[in-house]
Amino acid sequence: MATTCEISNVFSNYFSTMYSSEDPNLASVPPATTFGADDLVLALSSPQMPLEGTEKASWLGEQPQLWSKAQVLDWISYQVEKHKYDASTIDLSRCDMDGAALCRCAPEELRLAFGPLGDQLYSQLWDLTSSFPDELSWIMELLEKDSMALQEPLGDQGPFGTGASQSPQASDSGGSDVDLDAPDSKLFSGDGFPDYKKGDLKHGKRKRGRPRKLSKDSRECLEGKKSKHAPRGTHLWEFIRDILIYPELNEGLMKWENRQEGVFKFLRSEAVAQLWGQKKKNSSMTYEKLSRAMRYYYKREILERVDGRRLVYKFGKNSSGWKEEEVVGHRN
DNA sequence: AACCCATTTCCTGGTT
DNA sequence: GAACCAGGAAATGGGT
Repeated sequence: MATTCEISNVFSNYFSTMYSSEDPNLASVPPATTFGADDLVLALSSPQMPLEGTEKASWLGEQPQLWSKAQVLDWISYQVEKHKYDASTIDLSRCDMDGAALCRCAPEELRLAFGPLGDQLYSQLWDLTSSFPDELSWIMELLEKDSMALQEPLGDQGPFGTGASQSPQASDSGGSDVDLDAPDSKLFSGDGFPDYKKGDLKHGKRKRGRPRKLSKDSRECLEGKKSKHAPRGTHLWEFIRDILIYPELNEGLMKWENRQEGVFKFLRSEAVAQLWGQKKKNSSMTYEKLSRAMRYYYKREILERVDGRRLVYKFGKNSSGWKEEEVVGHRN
C-alpha cells in the first residue's frame, strides 16, 4: 500500500515543521530528500562509513535517550521504511517526543501509537540501547567499575532508562573488579562461569577450541523476544580500533604509533586481552590467543604486518573507521 | 541440520 | 628465560 514515496512524504511534511521550529541547524535539510531509506540502510550496514557533511541518519551515533525530536522522527521514519510499514496509519502527533520520552514508553504505548510497528520499535530501541551502544558502553562500564566501587543500579525510567539493562548479567558479568593486569585473578566470581579451564590446564589436556558457555540463558531469559542477535559487528579488530579512537576508553592500553598510517601498539597487552575476554565472556583470554586472532587478519588484509616491532600492528585496507576523518563522523 | 565465519585453543619452532 | 611472533590444525558457537 504505502510506497516509499508516500511514507517519505508523510514524514517529510512533519520534518519540515519539526526542523524549522526546533533546530536551525537542521532546518536546512531539504524536506524532499530528508531521508532516503537507502542511505540510511547503507549507513546502518556500515557504521564505519563516514557520514560526510550531511548527517543522514542523525540518530545513528547517539544514544536514544539523547535524541532530539527530529532524531526520533528520523529514526521512526527509518523503521517505517525498513519494515515497509504503512505510515498512513500512524498518528504522527505521537511522534512528537524526544529520545528520553521515547525511551520511557512502555511497549503497550508504542503499540498504541504505532500499531504492530510498535513492537518493532520497541525491540529496535532495545537493540539500540543495549546492543549498539554496547559497542562502547560496555568498555566504559568495565573501566568505570575498575576504578569505582560498586553501586546500585540506577533504576529509573522505562526499560531503556539506564542504557544497558539491569540484567543479572549486566550487573555482575563484568565483575566489579576488572583486574586488567592480573589475568583471571578473581574475575567472574558469580557468573556461573566455566571455571574448569585453569584446573584442566594445569593437570592435563583440555579440549581444543572455544570452551562452552554456560551463562547464556541468563541473558536470554530477561530479553525474552529480543533474542535476535547480540551486539553484532564487534569483531576483534573493531574492538581494538574502538579502544584506539576513544581515548576515554583507552587507559594506557594502546597507543597510535602513526595515526595516519594506522600503526598502533599494545602497551598493556594482557590488559587488552583481558578486556577482550570480558567482552566475549571468556576469562581465559590471553594476549597469546588474541594475537593469534590478530595474525589471522593479515591474510584478510584487515591488518598489515609490521615486522621487527613487538606488539605493533597496522590497520590494513580492509579495515575502516580508524582514520581521523572517519572518526569525526563516527563520533559526533 | 548443515555450513560458514570468526575466533579460540593448543602447539611447535623461531626471534628479540 | 620471558615475552613475542608465525602459522598449522582442530574445535567451538553464532548466524544463515
